[in-house]
Amino acid sequence: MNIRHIAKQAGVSVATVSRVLNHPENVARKTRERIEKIIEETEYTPNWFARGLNFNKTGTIGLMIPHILNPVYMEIAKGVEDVAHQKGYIALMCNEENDGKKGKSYLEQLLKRRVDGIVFICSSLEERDFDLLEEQNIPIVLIGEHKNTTGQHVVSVDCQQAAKKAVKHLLDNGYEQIGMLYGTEPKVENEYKVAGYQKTLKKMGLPIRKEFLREVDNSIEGGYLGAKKLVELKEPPQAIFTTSDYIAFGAMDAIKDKSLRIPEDVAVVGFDNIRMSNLVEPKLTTIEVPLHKMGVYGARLLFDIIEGEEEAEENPRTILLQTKLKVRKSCGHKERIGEMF
Amino acid sequence: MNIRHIAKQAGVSVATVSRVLNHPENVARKTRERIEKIIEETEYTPNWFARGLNFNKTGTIGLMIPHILNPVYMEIAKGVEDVAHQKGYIALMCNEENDGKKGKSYLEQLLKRRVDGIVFICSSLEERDFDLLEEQNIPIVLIGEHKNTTGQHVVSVDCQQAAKKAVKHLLDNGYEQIGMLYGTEPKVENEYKVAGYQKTLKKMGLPIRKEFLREVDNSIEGGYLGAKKLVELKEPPQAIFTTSDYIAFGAMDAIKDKSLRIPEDVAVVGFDNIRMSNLVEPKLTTIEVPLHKMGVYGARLLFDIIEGEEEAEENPRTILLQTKLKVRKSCGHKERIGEMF
DNA sequence: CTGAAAGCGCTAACAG
DNA sequence: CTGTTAGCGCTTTCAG
Repeated sequence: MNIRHIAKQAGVSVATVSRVLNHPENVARKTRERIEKIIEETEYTPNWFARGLNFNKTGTIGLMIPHILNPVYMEIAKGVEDVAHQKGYIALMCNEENDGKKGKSYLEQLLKRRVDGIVFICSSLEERDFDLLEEQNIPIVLIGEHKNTTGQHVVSVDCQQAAKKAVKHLLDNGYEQIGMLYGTEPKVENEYKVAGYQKTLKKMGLPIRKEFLREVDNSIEGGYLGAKKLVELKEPPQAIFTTSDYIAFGAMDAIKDKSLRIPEDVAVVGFDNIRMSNLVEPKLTTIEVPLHKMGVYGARLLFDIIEGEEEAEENPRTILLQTKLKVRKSCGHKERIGEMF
Repeated sequence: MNIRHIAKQAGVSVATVSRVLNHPENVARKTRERIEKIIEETEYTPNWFARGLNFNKTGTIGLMIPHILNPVYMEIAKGVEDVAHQKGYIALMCNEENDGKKGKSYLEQLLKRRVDGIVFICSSLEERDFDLLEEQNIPIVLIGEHKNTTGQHVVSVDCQQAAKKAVKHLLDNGYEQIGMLYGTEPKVENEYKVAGYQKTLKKMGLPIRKEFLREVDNSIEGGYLGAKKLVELKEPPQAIFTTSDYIAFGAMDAIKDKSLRIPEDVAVVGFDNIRMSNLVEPKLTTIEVPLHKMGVYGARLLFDIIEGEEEAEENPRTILLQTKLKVRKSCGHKERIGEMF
């Protein structure tokens, strides 16, 4: 079933059918309606490829996700998807799985498929990969903090500042022996979080103990293993700051396994404020990150460029969203206001 | 940059370049290598659309997901994605969001884009939607239990039997007043689970109390609200069976909010065994479902058909995987063996 | 307002 | 082994 069938059936040329499809205003009402009816009846859909061959627009954007089973990334992804779907676009979700090779391979696929643009969520791809995209003149937007983002469109939160807030809160509550578990991924963001942790301690004149700072896999398991090491130290920390709620969940599990109480023996602070963080016990104090919003803003930015807003294209925009400390029980807040949240 | 540029640069015809791309064995080694080098240097990639126009194969499969933020579905999805990526295919993930309209709209997109096949995860689409696909002769595989699956390829677990196992376990532990919260979605599966619950009670000669059976949104919030109603009854149930871990989490939260103890005052059993289910407190007794495996099997089945295994195409296969009762603390197992798991 | 015809970039049958 | 050429299905000039 192709455009010629329709044309023949309507007794017109293919050009006219094509016009009905693309510029209906240029077709006489009567002819148009006749053709539209036939299209309706036969459930004809123009061939996607033939169309793309002419237009070179695909109505598709790429969406690179570090790990598809991590709710943090999926919430951002959903923000992107929401906007894309509303705009009639489809988002091709690519699961990098923290694997450079897989990421690269997906990127190639996206280029091959001529996507109209790409959103990268906390990507581990390197600068020169992005250059490839620049060459092909395909617009991209970065969500999450990255290295060397000059000239790029970015949506993120200030991780270093957020980390400072978290650590400061622990200090304010009387904890001085503060350990930290930071995830291997996303690399750049976690570097900033570590910097925030260290700077805050330094500013208070507290020593930075090397054995208190551990890199772990960004997962529940990673948090479990890391926290286990921390609590088994001769002088274990009184509090643990983590770079993600998942790590915090694992840490809490390890602490409980040691028959220690949270927060009485060890306080825990997470990062992200995913839905589960107030369902664990005790409810987790954490940094609230506007994940969904980041996705929405990122997607909007991308579409601004795709839809040819010169302005957007030329002036790389950086959108910085706010984080908020969400105080719950796990940090042992003095006033014990946990249940309010 | 197109095939003609390459041809000219190499001093051959476009046909030869095309051959290098598609049937390299039919090209003289010397010519081939020369052309390959030029392709390499110029970073030429064949136009995706032109290619599709000839082949009518897209290297893309559709993947319909009821809700992208639900880890249950995402784990299945990951199984599909794993297989697809390994096969060099890309999976177009479509977030139905329990919204028939959105699902329909995505389905149209998939057809327009001429995907080579579609995997439906617990889809809410109706039979006549599938007929549309049959007409277009596009292979599909269903994951999860569906209505009227005659003639379809299906991968699922026996939900009714699993529910029976769960309820029986509660009965074995001395609970007779058992309530149930079942999610609105996925519809068919939950109907089976309800049937399992009712049959088990009936078989034991226990009354089925209408006020003990509540339909709720399949989410943490839904579970919270539903459980609240249950525990506020004059004669509240001693145990609650839920159709998903998410509902169970919400239920546990509601029970705790009432200052009731789990499992002493109310026992809870979930369904799915998602990663978080042994991080809540108490750890959740639940039905283990091989989610990832379901995705993998579903995808394999689809590719068998796509790759033209006549046999697969003709004889609709139904793969039934096993569930397992995962006993933890929340069900108040007599021997208190929770920590073993 | 409509039709004829020239591409879009690629593949494959056919001829050499 | 290689080149010529006719499509694939659609859009869009250019004439009328």
